[in-house]
Amino acid sequence: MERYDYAATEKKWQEYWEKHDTFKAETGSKKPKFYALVEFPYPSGAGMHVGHIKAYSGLEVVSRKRRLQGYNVLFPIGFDAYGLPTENTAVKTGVHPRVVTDNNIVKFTNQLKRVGFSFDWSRVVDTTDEKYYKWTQWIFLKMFENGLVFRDKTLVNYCPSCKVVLSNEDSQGGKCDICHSDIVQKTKEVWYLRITEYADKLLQGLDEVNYLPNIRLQQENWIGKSTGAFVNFEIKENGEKLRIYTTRPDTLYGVTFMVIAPEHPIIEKYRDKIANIDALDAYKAECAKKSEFERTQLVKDKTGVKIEGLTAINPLTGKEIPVYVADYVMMGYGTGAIMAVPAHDTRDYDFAKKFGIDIIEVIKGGDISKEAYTGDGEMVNSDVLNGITNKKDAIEKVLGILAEKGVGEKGVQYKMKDWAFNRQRYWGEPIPIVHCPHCGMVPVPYDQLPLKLPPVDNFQPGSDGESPLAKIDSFVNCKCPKCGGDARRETDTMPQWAGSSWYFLRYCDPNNDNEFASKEALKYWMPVDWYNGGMEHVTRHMIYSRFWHKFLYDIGEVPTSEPYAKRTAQGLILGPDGEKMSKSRGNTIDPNDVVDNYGADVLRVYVLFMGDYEQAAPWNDSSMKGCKRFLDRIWGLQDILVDGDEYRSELMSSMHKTIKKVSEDIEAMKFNTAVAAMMSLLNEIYALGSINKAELRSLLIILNPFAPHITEEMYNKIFGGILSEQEWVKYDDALCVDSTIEVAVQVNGKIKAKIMIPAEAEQAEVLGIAKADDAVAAAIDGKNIVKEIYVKGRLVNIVVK
RNA sequence: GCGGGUGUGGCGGAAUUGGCAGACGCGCCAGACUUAGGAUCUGGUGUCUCCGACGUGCAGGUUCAAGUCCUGUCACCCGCACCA
Repeated sequence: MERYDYAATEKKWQEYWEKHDTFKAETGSKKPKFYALVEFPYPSGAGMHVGHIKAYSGLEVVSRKRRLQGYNVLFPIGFDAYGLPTENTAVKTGVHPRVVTDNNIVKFTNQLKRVGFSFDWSRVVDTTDEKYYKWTQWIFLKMFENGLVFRDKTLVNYCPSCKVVLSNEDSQGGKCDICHSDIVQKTKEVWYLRITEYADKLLQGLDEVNYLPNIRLQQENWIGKSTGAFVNFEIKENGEKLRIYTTRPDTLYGVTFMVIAPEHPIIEKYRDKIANIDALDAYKAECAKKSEFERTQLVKDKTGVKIEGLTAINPLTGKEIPVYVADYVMMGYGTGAIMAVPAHDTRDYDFAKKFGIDIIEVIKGGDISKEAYTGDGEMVNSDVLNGITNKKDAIEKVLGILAEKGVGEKGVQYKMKDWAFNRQRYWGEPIPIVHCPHCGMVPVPYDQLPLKLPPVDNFQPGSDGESPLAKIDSFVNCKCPKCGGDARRETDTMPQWAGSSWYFLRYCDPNNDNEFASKEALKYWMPVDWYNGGMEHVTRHMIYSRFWHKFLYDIGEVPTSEPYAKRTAQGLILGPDGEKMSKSRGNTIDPNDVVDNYGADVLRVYVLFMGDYEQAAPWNDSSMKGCKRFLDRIWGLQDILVDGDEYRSELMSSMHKTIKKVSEDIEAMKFNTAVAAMMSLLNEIYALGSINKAELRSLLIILNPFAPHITEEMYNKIFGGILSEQEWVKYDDALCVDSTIEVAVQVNGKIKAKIMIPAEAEQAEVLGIAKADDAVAAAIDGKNIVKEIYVKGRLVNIVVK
């Protein structure tokens, strides 16, 4: 047998599949549909990463199996091509982002094709294509029309290096997500999408879908729903109502002070009445200097100032209580004011200790002289609540009293904030809005979409964070679509998340110029049956795209309320040193090198074999060579091939067991054990010294999703025809068992012997065989048998005394 | 601090969910073929005081039987983080 020429063979079959549209999805086919989605890549200049290969290989295997099982499979790919790295390259090199993007897309496409992924290449989408972003803008305008878009002047996270406003999501930990510089706070008028309006729907929708439990949990935590109560505290001096939010209204009798955020408007409103306004202003200035990061990092050290001149009244007890300003209360959550119950809240406790405020216990169970007690217990010092031991009952009762007195009511809050939806950058979708001095914000008419990005020479952002578009008069100056008067175009662009919020819809009908996708195509393909991607996208991208999809559902544009029926996530590939791969660490692996030196099939098998698909695992070159050896041995089967139309009895159960194992493991994404099972079978075949045609045919088919090139070649050579057009092989549960099996015999839980028994033997027979064994007989000789256990097909345990 | 996850040979990892711990692969050892081996093939390979015992981060417990269940504890990783 001549050596396997992986380079020539892989090229040959890639060309064949492409030429024959082997993996083309057919909208409207009578076959059952299966829509498998992987996260489309950002086409960076660095090219593909082995992480991409692993991310796509999972559903690649599932898709190839599904096709062999007779499904009409949609397995598309595209490019999420707007974004800062490309623009930064353009700024540095002067090459237009369009050109940079096109080059990178070509590079990525070639790399993906070399790995032999069975994508439907006729459906590629590119978010920066006018024909695509026309519909991104269209959806934005629909949201605008439906009141989900608004502008607001607020403190924003601003990256001084990228000169761009960032969402909370993009500035986690006080560092810019892109360049990792420190974020500063800046007041700016920005665009928002009212995602909070969908908070409940996004939460409830999780019941309709099948996401991995940790994925679901992350989304729930991100949305962060809490239920509690709003309560109005009257201010003694002026009758003003200071409204607070609390999740623990049951502790209302333990309130000894109140705290408001430094930015709370009541300070400005009554600044004349506040005796120590200078001290408050100074404190406020100090807080403004701190970044949000510093503010949240200095958790232990509580600071604040008492307001002299405002006194609150507890609505239940009528007691007067002091009001403080402190930056541990945020304006952005709840009402920006809290009732403080130091006995039962750790933050309030720290503050009260520092400022010498009373601490009143209202729930028994802890030691409030040492620390706050946040657990359950019997209510005390709480008037009508005294004696209640159940938190729920206490809350119910308090809510009743608050309602009766008209000073409070039940309420919910979400951690999720509205989505800051703009960037002062060039390389993004222009926001299709015109600012008219007479008409205000006017949407660009639908028939004028796409609002195209104008050509630019200088991509440098403006000095105060203005978009480069602001410098282009021909773009900025326009007529108001409503009144025809002189107007100015919005110059901000959409954030990178925009294009990826609906790409899965476009795949259904990617070349449609009249709709973002036809109703028929959407009805046929949606929802996505299985979506796999990285954990890092589980909160942002997944929440955003579910939001857009739910909105489109509400206005009747899509047929399903949820976009993704199932979501899984793969683990990272770490560098050979066990650290996260990064250019700076120099521990990256280039998939191109692997394909060059070992072939695409080896790369594919290895990324799936290296460990649990959902777990991170380090790259190991030697281990990968083991996969190369495996495929070489598969090739070598041709040397020991004999005729035969049926599995031989020697391999009967192994064949059925392996087919079953591979079939089931693929569905459970346990690709590593599926490969291991095929390796075991191969070892068995070589030990036997031969394989017949029926056995080889089945083995090639189950290996095909993992290593499509070599299996296609061998199939074609030996059987003629195209493997990708065959049927997935079946197994018979009844034939998965051997007639004679080995079981272990324990005496008092210690293994004493292994015996061969008929698979169907009952306990009495098995025990007879077991006791006839010398080692077992010796171990039980002269002892009393207390108990005898036989676990069918597993083991025997004889308990003696 | 809160939430989630993980701890198993020299390494990556298996273990039908309470039933033979270490499948499969790497590495290593020995042998074969070779002028040669960083190719290929065959065999071996958890540890030790090796006809026996000990072994799944650590300490207990339940059970005929525990990597798996329970209690406590330690370490590491990943999210979120003064969310009222």
